[in-house]
Amino acid sequence: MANQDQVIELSNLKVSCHACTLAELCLPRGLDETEIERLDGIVERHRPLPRGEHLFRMGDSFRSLYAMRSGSIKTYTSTEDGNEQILGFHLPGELLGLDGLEKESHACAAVALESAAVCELPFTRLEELCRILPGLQRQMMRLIGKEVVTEHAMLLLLGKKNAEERLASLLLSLSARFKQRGFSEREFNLSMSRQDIANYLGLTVETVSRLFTRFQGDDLLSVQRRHIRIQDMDRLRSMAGICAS
Amino acid sequence: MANQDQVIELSNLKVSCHACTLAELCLPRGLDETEIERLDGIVERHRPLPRGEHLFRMGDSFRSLYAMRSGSIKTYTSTEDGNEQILGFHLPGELLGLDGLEKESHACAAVALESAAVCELPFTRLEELCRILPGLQRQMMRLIGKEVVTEHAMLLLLGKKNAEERLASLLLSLSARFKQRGFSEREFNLSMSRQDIANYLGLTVETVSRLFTRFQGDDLLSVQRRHIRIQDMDRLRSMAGICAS
DNA sequence: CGTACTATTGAGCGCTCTCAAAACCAGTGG
DNA sequence: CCACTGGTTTTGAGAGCGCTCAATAGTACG
Repeated sequence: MANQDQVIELSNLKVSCHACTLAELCLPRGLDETEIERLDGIVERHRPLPRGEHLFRMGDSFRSLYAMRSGSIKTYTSTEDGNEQILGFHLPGELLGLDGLEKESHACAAVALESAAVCELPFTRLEELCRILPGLQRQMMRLIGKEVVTEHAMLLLLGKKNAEERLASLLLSLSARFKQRGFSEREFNLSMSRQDIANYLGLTVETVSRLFTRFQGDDLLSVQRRHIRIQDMDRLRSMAGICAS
Repeated sequence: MANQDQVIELSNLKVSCHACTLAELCLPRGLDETEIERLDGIVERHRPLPRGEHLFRMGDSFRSLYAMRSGSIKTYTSTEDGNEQILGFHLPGELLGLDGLEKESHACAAVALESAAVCELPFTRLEELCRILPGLQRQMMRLIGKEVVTEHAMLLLLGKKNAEERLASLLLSLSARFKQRGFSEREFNLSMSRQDIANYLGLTVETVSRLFTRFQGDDLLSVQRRHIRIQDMDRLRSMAGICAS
């Protein structure tokens, strides 16, 4: 197991850094420190992924799950006729790659919206560890459940909400996720283009752009290109139908 | 463990019946017979769920996953303002209840569209078993991945497809799932109302009804209330954008 | 300073929704 | 058997939200 030794050695160099992300991923009702260290032991290091580079593409063989450490990544599928649908925007502390579990290959693609660092969790090793650490097994299940619930919220958004409610919901979702990681919930930069936002929300660029303009005119937001400042959180919430997710 | 004894005893009475469903759920690249028997041992029996009765509701505490044995069940969420979104229609051989994994409670509700039988898999027992049987653990992951991929296809449908493509996709999805279970892929009965179909597809009843009429006029289908016969599978596929799922 | 890309703004159209009514069906009781 | 009732499905007419097409404006970068 020369390979394993190398990995552990490498991970020791950066153990605090990994452990920090893994703790964020695992601690809410999850693992104790020794368990996190065990998990950290199987993490494979990655040089940061530059903006525009793929973490994996549709059809790539599935090897690992990924835990976001910094930056942001979008996932998307496409049909034969070139139609693309963005499936999610992923921020630090979130899990990536569950789409690869069914077949041996990924069913969607993941690309960095800005320089992004991820922890790679080789799946075979992760499975073994889950058998030894019930706490980790439970936490994995929790994260899977979270993914399912998030996507259910997205189905509700796409199935029932109008354009205004969709954009408000996205902004609140981002806001809540930034807040959870210790950043401002009222002021942040979007890492995705208007085109990405529109695609994700099932709208067109023009509609999204008009909405930003209108929201600004209604003193809900102040928008400067990709910099957002939420001026009236309550009103935004009531517009979104509260179900921000 | 009087409870456990009782369960095993009961399961022995019906072991072939359980094992049949579980095999359907587990065999594709999955478990051998002895492993399925172990799994069958933890299944709790259920009297069939009559049409309109709930298997679980939003907020119910999470205890188990469920494997469909017969009939059909729909899952749905609702917002405070009474807006409902159907999340899925579930047929025999499919898994149910992953939404409960995150919190201790269910994030959506499940109700029978017609009399439905399910295997209840108490989650704590299932987790224990996954630790002992790597094949089962792997198969659980595969089923979870399948759920994720299915929902991604649904996001694509709601985000990018027009009404015609949506209905065609649903019919092809049902057709494929019936076929997989040994039923006709060209002729079947819908267990859900037009209202349910519309809700699921993010449309209105009127639009769905008009589409059925049009499809029939174009000799794609013959429709008599809830009885469907697909007349031109190829043309239906090309309408759906092929991505049926 | 020019080029390429992203974002904004405007005008008009069309798909799907809304509202309304009629047709159809299943079940119940006279 | 028929009438009655409640529900579902179909059909029609009109309106509106978001899309399409097109042009302008702003920004990053060489």
